[in-house]
Order: sequence, then C-alpha cells, then structure tokens
Amino acid sequence: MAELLTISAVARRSGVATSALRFYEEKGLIASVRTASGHRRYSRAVLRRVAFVVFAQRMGMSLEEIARELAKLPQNRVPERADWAQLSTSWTERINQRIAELARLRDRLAGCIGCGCLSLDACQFANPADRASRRGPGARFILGDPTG
Amino acid sequence: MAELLTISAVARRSGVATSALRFYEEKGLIASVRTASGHRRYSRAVLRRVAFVVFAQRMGMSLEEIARELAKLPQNRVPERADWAQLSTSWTERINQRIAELARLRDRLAGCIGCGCLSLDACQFANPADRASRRGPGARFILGDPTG
DNA sequence: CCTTGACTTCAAGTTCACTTGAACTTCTAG
DNA sequence: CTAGAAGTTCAAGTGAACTTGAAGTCAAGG
Repeated sequence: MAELLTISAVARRSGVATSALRFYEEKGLIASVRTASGHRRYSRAVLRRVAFVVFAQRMGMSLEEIARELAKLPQNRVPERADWAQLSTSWTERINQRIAELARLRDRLAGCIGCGCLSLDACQFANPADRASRRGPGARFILGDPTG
Repeated sequence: MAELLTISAVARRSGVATSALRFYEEKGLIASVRTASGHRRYSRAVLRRVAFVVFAQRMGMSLEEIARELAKLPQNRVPERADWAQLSTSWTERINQRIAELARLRDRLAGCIGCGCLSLDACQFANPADRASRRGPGARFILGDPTG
C-alpha cells in the first residue's frame, strides 16, 4: 500500500547523497526496511526525517543531538501530525532563541567591535554559560579576564 | 610604548587556547612579533581580531572565510575605527540576513513539517541558491525533485 | 544470456579545527 | 643558581560528518 522509495529516490528528492543516507541510518537517524535481496526501501516518512536533519544541521546541531531529538518521535509507529507538531513547537522556540542571540550579537558587534574602542576587554558577547554552539572546542568565551 | 601581551595573556583574555592562537597565526588570521628569544608578543589589537574570529565562527563561517574577511583590514598599519566600522557594517547585514533566513525557516517549519502533510516534497525550505551554509558537503537542498 | 546500472558491505581516506605529545629552550621567583 | 612555569617547533592524533574505493550482488532492457 504505502509505496516505498529506493535509496536513490530518497537521495534525489532530499538532495542528500546515498552515502550520507546510509551513514544516517548507521547513526540511527533514519530507518529502512530491506527487500528480499537486501536493498533498502524507505517509507515516504523518511523524507520528513531527512528534511529535519538537514534543517537541524543548519541550526548548528550535531548529528548526535539531532538523533536525540528524532528519538522523541515514536520509533515503532508512523509519526502522527501531533508528534511532528510537538517537535516543531519546541523547535520554533529554539529558532527564536537563536534569532534573539544573533540580534544580541549584532548589537554588541556595533558596540564592541565597531566603535574601535578597547571595550572588548570588558565586554562579554558570548558568555560561557550561553554556548549553544557545538562547533568544536574552540571559542569558549570572549570577555574580560575574570581575575583582572 | 604599546604594551604587548604574551600568548597566555591573550589566551586568558580571549578564552581561546594557546594552541588555537598558534594555529590561527599559522592560518594568517592573527600576527605576532617575536622577542629576541623567539617568544610571541601580541598587540592589544589582536584581542579584537580573535573576538572577531570567535564571533564569525558562531555565525557558521570557516576559518578560511574569516581569513578573507580579516584580510580586508589593513595588514601593515593599525586598523582604525573606520576599518572596524566598515567590517561591522557589512556584518550587521550578514547577521540580519541570517536572522531573516531563520525566521523564514521557522515559518516553513510550521507549514511543512508541523502540519503532518506531505508537502515537504513540494516545499523548498532551504533552496540551493541560498546556501550560506558551509557545514560540510551534506545538506544541499530540500525540495521537490526538479524533474518530477 | 549479457550488459549496465543500482545496490550491498566494509575499510580507508578527507577536511576542518584544533589538541596533544615529544623534545627542547627561556623566563621568573625564591 | 635552580626549580618549575611558560614558551618554542614539529609531527601526529582527534572527532565530526561524510566520501571514496574495492569487491561483489541484484534487477531490467535488449
């Protein structure tokens, strides 16, 4: 009944390479059934999951974090409207926070860097408590040294 | 006259590890002078450059892109108020664009993923022409396949 | 039947942004 | 003067997110 997609069909429709799809499956982000001969078949629902992965990456999340988010969707039944809606709600908030952070950074950019003063020493524009950033271990904080 | 900072002082004040500072120098993002014995000494201005690097990374830029941006600052004279101001202006726009993109994504998240319909096939919420994203080669686009 | 293309697994390679370690030198405080 | 903290270079290691290659299987058209 539900028409299943081949890996290349999913790749074509999502813009994600087949190698990446296999990699995502290995990481538990998506799932497939197999044909008798061992070929992967995907339900249409996988397109939504992949879309979510792509989107969340754009938000700066690691695959591991994304996997945790996706784990909130029911594994053994078809996710319903309500499931996605809940995820989408919490994500709307997440995006709003990110937007607020960027706005804050923008304003501080003008204040700290733009002015040419030395206030960077005294300015915290990315404080340690506030790092949603997962981009490697660099870039911890930029603020005046706490000890003077 | 201008008091120079040791690498550990810069690390402490910027929150960036000494190894990262050396790495940045190797990549041409920052510069140092050397003492007679070969130790690095940094001008205070380097704090601003490092802050900029940290910030730009938070915006999702690669070090290579950041290096290109920093190259717009004068290499052989102390960057002036106006230099930073110009960079900051173009960056304000960049941030605004990113914010707009996120807002767009947020709205589409509700429309495409949130509703539970199959509209993802027909929906482009991250089109190919529009990828400021540099996070690896994955995640090209999510849109209906162009050929049908 | 045969070729061609899509698929499979598994191991190894790649890029980015650093970190770590080894081996050594230099600076600073007692 | 000496211990130890801080600095140096250079090579190699790390983790994330994939990609690529090898070697082979499966499916569809002529």
